Amino acid sequence: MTDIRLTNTLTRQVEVFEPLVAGQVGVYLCGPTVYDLAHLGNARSAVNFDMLHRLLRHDFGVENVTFVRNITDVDDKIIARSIESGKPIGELTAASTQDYLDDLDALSVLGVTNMPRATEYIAEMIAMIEVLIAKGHAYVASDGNVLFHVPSMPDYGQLSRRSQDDIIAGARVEISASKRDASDFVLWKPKKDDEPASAAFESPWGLGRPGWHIECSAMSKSILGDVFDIHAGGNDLIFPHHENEIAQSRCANESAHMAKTWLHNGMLMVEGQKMSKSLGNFFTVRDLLGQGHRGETLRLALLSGHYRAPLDFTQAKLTEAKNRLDSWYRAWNGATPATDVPAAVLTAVRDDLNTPQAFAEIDTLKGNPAELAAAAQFLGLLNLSPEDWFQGGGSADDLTADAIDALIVERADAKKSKNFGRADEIRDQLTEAGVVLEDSAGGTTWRRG
RNA sequence: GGUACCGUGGCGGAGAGGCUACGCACCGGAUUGCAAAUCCGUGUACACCGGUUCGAAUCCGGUCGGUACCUCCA
Repeated sequence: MTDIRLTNTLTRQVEVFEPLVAGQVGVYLCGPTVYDLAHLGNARSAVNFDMLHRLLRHDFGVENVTFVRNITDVDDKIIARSIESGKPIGELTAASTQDYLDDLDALSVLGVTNMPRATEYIAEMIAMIEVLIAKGHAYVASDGNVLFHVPSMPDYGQLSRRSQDDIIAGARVEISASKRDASDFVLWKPKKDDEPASAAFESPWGLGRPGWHIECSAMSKSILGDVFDIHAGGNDLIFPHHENEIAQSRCANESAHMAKTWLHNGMLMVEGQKMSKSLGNFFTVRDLLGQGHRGETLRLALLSGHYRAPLDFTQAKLTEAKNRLDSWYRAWNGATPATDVPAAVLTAVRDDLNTPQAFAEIDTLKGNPAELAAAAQFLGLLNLSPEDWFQGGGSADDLTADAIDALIVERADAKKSKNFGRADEIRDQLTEAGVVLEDSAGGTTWRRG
């Protein structure tokens, strides 16, 4: 079997992947903060690493892969949104989580083995913070914050390759009188008077809530152990989030690593700029689905570039993705998929998740429907029947299938009596309604354009 | 300023010292009452300047340009 090769951010090298425990793989993927609908950038990360998930399941067996994707359900933005909308925090996070899962479902992202919520692991976070304090890596500041003391870790900054001087030279470091060092970051913050009680938890340091980074350190330790195989997320998380996770986990666990391999996907761009919640230039997955784009079309578009490279999201890309899927559905035509995934496609995906290469391989399989289907379904595509793909998905004001069939019958009669004028009228009427007719020896079929 | 990533045909996008993907679009042809779909044919591209080499888009050095990160972010 071909080796799986992955670009490890920690070493900046493509490495052959070997699990810490032979035959068993543990992956932790940073999931969303749930206060709003997921944007396409969130979806990109989920879809990119869903390919990793699928590959690992294929190569190691479903029962040997633990794939964790967390939910951050305690956070400043959640509190702010809750106050702003008048919705209780629990209600807001539960609804947002469900929206997120529904979106991923539309994008054919596999369910994960564990979906820990931060609020369920407060005790583990507190325990870890206590260990960090005991070991001299953290302290309670005069303002009540518990802070990680960055200079206590001599090799801090390995993942992002930053020296502490670089970090301090950065323009946005929050200088606080209570910090011993400007680069120290929060492990636990005290509840403020105007914050709701539902976002506060008892701790040895009084009512408060965890800092963002400690969540992932505590949850990954609980589920995957002190050191695990792969930690993944967007490349905007390299610093400070992942760097700080590493600091906390390694100092608390006294381990040489947190995760052996670190994977980071590139940002989704819109008109040359990063799509992000803070810039407000984002589409939600819901927006695009609502415009009539299929989940599979979005998935193919998101996988059409290499996961590490920036992906410029455009209308043209969506059209291309849709056309490519049309051609695959047509070539497949519902044949029973082959048992094995074609080797060339597997090889491509094993090579640092090279999905564009995998798509190119699928394009060469159009003469072999069984293999084409096996390959595409391995990539999470071609999940519908060809009939549903071509004829489904109409909206309420579109012509119904029955109405279309009736017009096809009328057109067939017109053609039989050589009344081509009427036949063309019907074709034009259907074209207008977004329906394309295809005549063949076996009769007329139709699809929604 | 620091840390990374990137620059490939009209567009998207792999590849990675000699065999020059793949898709979309365009154009021509076959086919069709007209279409659609399909099939056939048409494109020799790697930012720029040097260097290494028998040979460089690929390696090395430099230049220019782009993007991200530098404590909200996937």
